[in-house]
Amino acid sequence: MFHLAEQRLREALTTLLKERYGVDIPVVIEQPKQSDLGELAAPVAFALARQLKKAPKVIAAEIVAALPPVPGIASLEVAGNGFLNARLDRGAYGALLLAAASQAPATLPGKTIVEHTNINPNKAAHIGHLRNSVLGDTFVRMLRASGRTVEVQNYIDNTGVQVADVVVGFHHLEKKSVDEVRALLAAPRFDYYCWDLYARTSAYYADHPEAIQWRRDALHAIEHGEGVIAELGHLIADAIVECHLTTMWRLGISYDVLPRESEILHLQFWATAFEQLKQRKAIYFVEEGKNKGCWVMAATHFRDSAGEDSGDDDAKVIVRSNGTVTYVGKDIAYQMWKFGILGKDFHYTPLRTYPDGHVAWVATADESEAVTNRPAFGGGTEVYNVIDSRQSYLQDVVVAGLRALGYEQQADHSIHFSYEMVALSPRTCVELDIPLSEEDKKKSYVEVSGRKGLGVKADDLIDKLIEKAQVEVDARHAEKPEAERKRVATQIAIGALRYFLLKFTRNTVIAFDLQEALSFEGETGPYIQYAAVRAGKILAKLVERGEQIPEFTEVLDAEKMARQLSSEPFWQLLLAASKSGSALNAALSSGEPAAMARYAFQLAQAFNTFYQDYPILPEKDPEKRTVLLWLAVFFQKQLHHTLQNVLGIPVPEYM
RNA sequence: GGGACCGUAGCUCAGCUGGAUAGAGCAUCUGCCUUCUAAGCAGAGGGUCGCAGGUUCGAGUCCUGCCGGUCCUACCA
Repeated sequence: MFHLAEQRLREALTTLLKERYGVDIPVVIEQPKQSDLGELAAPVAFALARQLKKAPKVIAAEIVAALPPVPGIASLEVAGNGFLNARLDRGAYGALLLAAASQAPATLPGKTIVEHTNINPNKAAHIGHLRNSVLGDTFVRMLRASGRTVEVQNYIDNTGVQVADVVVGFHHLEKKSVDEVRALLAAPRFDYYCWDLYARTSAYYADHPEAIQWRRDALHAIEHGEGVIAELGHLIADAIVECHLTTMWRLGISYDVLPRESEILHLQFWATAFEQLKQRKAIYFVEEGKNKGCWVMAATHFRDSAGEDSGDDDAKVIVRSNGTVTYVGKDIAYQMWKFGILGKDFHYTPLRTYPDGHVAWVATADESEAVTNRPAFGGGTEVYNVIDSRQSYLQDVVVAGLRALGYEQQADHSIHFSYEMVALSPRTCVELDIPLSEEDKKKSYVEVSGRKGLGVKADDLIDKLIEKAQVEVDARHAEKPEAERKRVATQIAIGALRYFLLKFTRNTVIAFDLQEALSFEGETGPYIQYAAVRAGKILAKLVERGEQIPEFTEVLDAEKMARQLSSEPFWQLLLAASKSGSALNAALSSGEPAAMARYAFQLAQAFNTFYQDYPILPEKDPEKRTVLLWLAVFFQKQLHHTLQNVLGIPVPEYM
């Protein structure tokens, strides 16, 4: 609703500037720093001052005098050295919000593909993975809330080095048979078992460098689908994927389709891409030098700075001298598939049906198990890859590949949704008995290492949060049934975790601090949930007392709104609550889920202040009481939507 | 060597395409539970926005240089 007012003012000013001064400049509308200056501000007079050779103040005054009334805007005034400040017509604004049914946004054309999670299926997920998934999932929700059609992909590298290492661990170190592994993976927390085994295998390599040959052999066997090793590889990877899906679902995160590396190999996606790359001369064969015998992409394609002199040595190897393709090569093929320009597709079979009925599909190379009655996958118009920022170089190469093939549009719509890693605060390392070197102790954060088995497992963290929330819930609501308390505690835990991972902007390294993450006070998820619960409680109490929630559209009108909303605190709360759409657009265009999280927090803050100062139920003045009730209802609706639909944070029944 | 990012309150972080008196949370201190739940609210202290120049009506934000830190720059992913 708010952006409508912005838009109107912008258009009115643009028209006026054109007609009166003959200038066509973009009119910036912003919000004044202080609320008593109005709701909208336009610093246009400053921009015009030089052109018109007049003082900004004079220009602003002229504009105020000349601007015809703008619907929804009550007044326009000059402030400071030449700001144009506008005040909204509060009564009209309130009436508009009252009348507007919660309309779903219009569906936008095209399909947006968001790839996130992408965890190597060889061990339990840790907090770094959670940041990826929560960021990705929230961004997906933001896109959907704005009317976009989104497909969520979770790419599974089930034939890579990391899986091979765990296979080596089972086969060579533990000498376990397929059946023995099968028995293990049926037991709970197989991913934890692999977490330790992976660390042990890595340590073994360090002590026995010759054992690296096991890895090479395993990798080869897995890629070619040969023998016991390959069987183990599939068994382990599939089981771990199940673990990851279960972990993510605890946070409300689900997927539409899981493309797998093994299918990319078997269906020869790469071969198809390779032909295209060769034909279009996007890559070339190196005859001598460092990269002799490789197919490479010239550095000029993906590096602005690479000049004439950058030779073959700076190029990125796509096909190794032994004929195997690098990950980047496969990624180019995969990215082409995402846009529907590869000319090939996977077969698909259902992998999991979530409790809400949603089905996640998995790619298969086996036509016999393919299910044809299914959604269409791939073929997106824009693609977001949620991948940590350390891989930006490789993402650049992938995009350069598309460009070199002539797919300019697809290259432009390939977005590396990058984010920084999650490290551990030194304090938390001490708490978790993670050994710190002298060097580490001086740093503000310590990097986690999956290979060393150092880190915070996702499920452990979630469990810890639930446990802590449970203590709080039990203390406040001992009379409630246990199962219910457990559910509430879980919702609080999810809120705390998701908000914690979202409150940082993407390119900020999170120095994960356990105490901070476990906090339920201040700028946290539970704080926001609490505001929503409080609003709900007012309405519940009202009904409990035998009253009914009024039909606001019948008992309120613009005049009553105007009268009550002249009170600044009421107006400020309404204004804040009405900005959820603007906040979504802003967060979307900046690509920062953190902005949306922050909006929710600020809205909760506004409500908590209001809640403290204006008890609604005891209010004597009936008109005021009705408006306040409506405010609570409107606030609740907006916050619920922002929390549940956009941020994926549940709202508990009570707290 | 080349590229990218970062440096804002004691700590952790916001600060939208340059705009009005630089903001939150935590921590510290002071108040507020007989009220729709205190997981809350009100208030206080705390800043040469790394340093130095420049651009202009205006710079935390843009440009240059320097200082400090991180990541990338694999025939690993």
